[in-house]
Amino acid sequence: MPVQTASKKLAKKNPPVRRNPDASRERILRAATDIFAAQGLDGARVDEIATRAGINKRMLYHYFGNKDDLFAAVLDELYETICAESAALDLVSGSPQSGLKKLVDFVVNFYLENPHAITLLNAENLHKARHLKISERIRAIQLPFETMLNELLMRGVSEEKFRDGVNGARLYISIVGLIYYYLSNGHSLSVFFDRDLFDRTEIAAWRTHIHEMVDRFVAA
Amino acid sequence: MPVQTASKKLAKKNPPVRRNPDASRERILRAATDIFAAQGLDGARVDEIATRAGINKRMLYHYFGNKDDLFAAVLDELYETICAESAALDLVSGSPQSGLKKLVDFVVNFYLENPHAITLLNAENLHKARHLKISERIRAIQLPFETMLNELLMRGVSEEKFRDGVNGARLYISIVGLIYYYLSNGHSLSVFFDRDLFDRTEIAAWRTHIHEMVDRFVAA
DNA sequence: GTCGTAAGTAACTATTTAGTTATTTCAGAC
DNA sequence: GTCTGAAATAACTAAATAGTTACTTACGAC
Repeated sequence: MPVQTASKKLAKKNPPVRRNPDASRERILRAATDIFAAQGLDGARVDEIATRAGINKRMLYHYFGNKDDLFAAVLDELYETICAESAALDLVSGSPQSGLKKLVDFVVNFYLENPHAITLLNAENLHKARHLKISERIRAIQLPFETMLNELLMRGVSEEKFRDGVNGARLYISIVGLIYYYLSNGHSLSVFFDRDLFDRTEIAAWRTHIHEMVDRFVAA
Repeated sequence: MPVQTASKKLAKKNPPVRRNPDASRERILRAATDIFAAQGLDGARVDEIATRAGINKRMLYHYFGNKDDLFAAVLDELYETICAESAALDLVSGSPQSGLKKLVDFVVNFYLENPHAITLLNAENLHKARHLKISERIRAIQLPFETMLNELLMRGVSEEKFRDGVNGARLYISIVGLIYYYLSNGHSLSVFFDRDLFDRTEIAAWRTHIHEMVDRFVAA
């Protein structure tokens, strides 16, 4: 037991409370992301988030207002991340085929590396995307991304690698859908098809499968 | 105020309580399906289910044990329906191409007509499919379905309509994934792509898109 | 008819849970 | 130095919620 020096009034048991607002806010957001992802919006417990963050619950309300707004903040960060990483993609520097491969790998890697994203987006869609207030910033990133993808497809057409008439937005939704559903419903699917779809080799095979579907879909 | 005839002991205000165990059980299951689908497992309230079913909450516990087991019963019925309807499909009587078209339309129609299915399966997968106890009956239906699909593909190969090497299970997961993700995440996607993906014509276009993807994927 | 069982009701409870109150204390501006 | 507002704490509360208790009553088997 550490010996404490007595302060003005009796024994001051603890060292002075170190303040760090930015770090506290950040830790709350990390904990909330984990727990909302694991339990959903309704399943998550505010006390559990506070405990995991190692802060007093009161601070959670201080920084984020209430549970719903905290969830909105978690989602906002996720949307921001998705948009920012999409925008950082360079699809135009190589051939159209390699650009498309790059896009598929990016999407697949993103959901493999951010399993939180899937359950958070499911929670959000259960609530009909009511927390998604599309910001100017997100629009400013999303639109150029769509444009870049359509330009990639058009270049593929003019180089006679891709067929004409492929819609960029639909292709993108298809790519995301193929990896998203596989991961999101992998537990049920694994039971139905009697094998572990989260196994490394199964996932690798699924990535190849998506590449094949996309290649054949756009092929001239 | 209605005048009541006096019974043996004072006024018997109500007509005798009519019993109907099967109907009560059924109404609880219907109400639970609606509310679990709308709010998720954790968001759903037992009292709300009881009220919607028009029964006393005690009966819910009488018939189903507890909230979790009620959810399991709802899911069990859903899995049963999916398997039964899949098994009832006849994919072999026409050409391989028409069989595959039939499969795509069946899957698309199923999720369009059973919007409950999507949120229920999401809730289940949030909980890592822990309520899915695969029954003998479900296995007995699922396996022949997989076999039937693989036979369809093999017949397509031998008739030189399809290429070789297409995996039935992966094709099926792809078809479901394409419609499932579109509907499941349609609210977010509609905001991102700035149009209503639940609009009739958008959905029709998406159905066509899935057909195209599948056709090109299997084409010789 | 009568009897035992399952169907049904009303009111209750022990916990859990989101959100607050009241108060203290650190750290930077001046 | 000291003053002030933001950061932090502990303890509390009102409402909600899953599940129960104790009781009544319809109905089919005999």
